[in-house]
Amino acid sequence: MAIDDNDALTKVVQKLDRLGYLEDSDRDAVRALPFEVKTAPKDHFLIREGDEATDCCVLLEGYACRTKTTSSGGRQIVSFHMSGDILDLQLLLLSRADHNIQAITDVTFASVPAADMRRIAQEYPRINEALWRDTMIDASVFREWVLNVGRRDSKARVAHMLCEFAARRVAAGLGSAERFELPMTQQQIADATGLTPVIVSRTLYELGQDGVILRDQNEVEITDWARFRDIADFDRTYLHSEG
Amino acid sequence: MAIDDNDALTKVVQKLDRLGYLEDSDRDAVRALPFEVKTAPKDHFLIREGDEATDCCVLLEGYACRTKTTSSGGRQIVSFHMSGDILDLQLLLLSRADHNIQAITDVTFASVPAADMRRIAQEYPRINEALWRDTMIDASVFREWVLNVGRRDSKARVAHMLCEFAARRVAAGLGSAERFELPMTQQQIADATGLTPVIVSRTLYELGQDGVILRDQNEVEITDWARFRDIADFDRTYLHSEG
DNA sequence: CGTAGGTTTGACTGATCTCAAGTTTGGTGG
DNA sequence: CCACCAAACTTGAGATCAGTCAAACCTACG
Repeated sequence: MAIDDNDALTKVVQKLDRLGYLEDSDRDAVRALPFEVKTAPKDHFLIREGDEATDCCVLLEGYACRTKTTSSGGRQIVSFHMSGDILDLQLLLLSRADHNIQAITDVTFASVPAADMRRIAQEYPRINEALWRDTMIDASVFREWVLNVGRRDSKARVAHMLCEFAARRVAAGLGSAERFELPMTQQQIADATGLTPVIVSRTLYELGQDGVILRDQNEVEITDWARFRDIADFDRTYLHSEG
Repeated sequence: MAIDDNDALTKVVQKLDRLGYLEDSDRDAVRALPFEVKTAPKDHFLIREGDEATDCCVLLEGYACRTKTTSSGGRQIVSFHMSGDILDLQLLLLSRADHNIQAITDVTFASVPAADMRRIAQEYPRINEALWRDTMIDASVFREWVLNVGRRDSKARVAHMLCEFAARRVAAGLGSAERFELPMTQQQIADATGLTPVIVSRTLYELGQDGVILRDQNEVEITDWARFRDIADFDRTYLHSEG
């Protein structure tokens, strides 16, 4: 499915519509934004720690993640991103990136000059509010991740990550929560949960044994959501989204 | 040291001045905000998960933290807060609190009606930008905490928490980075680092043995910052602050 | 059909947790 | 000012979850 230029800003409008109440004048302003549609291959760094912002990227197709590393080489994924997500909003107001943004599949994204993004945030109060709210939801998700890696055991941690991924896919209109393809490797799941790939493999096996998920290649089917949610200790309130 | 009404909004103005460029008209608008100065004892909940916002609190004296809990009773502190910090900005745009805010010492705070806070954020673009930037910095700190709890060992974790605390105290103009009183218990340090109090006690002892800190009651002296920073893997970039 | 990346499995190690008993500290009331 | 109490901190010993290392096994793709 190729993305044409018309689709691109429509995705952004849809995202902002989910984040807050917009009038037609706001939507028109978004549609009038200058932008380019670009692609990048799997594993490509869209932004590196220390970069200055020149463009603001909106993910259109594929999946990406934010990563940070310790000086001793430990790698931590701090969030996953999917179609519709605005990837570097924080660069509008902070001078330098404090983390990397990396594609985990081949990706397509719209690149809007940061200056134009800043301008519509200043000129359109409802867009300002929607974008600010997006920043706040991001922060809420990070708080939940601190709890997840800080206080849950390996099974709950992995299950929680999967629940969030499923719930956000649905909220973004990308499909059902019951069955989906996992775009990330077990190494990446390990990096997101603060575990090792060996434990992730064993944990996924156990979740299968528990009868709450079925796996087939990268496809995952949640066969018992109620029980899966219990194991994951997942409460979607922190996502602050409908759907 | 008692806080009078004049001091209260001055603290807020100073905080916003650190967050972005303000004109006198902006400062006047802040000083004209209606507010009440309130106090709460140690351990008091200022906001509970699920609460709706009616007021926006700015911490004037004392220390507070944000906490989340797992359904099995695990408790995680996701941030510490000190004088000048705006405690529940996210409630301006999100309908319900997704975490608790709790005093860790006796606290004094200014309580501003959320509606008025929302109003000046709408009417004064520079204040809007400063507050939005504050939200972004919050998010950056949470990302660093995910890394801290997910990928550092106990010694680096505890040391990193202390480094951040020291650096933020200095940035907030509360004293030196070399010597300060720790307002939190070892149980609270454990809750912030995803460890247990027993390990925190042993880790602090080890940091003493390493010759990088000296402890006397709750007083901590960093005797070798360079080495302490190395152990902690601390790089203050993520705080996005001067000082 | 060969290779590389990803996943699974096994055996062993070790950091952190748990439980439990002491010790110190700080606040309170006599 | 001192005695007492509760909370916080320290210390020890044993248990456990997750980490490490290494080999084998898939599977996708050139």
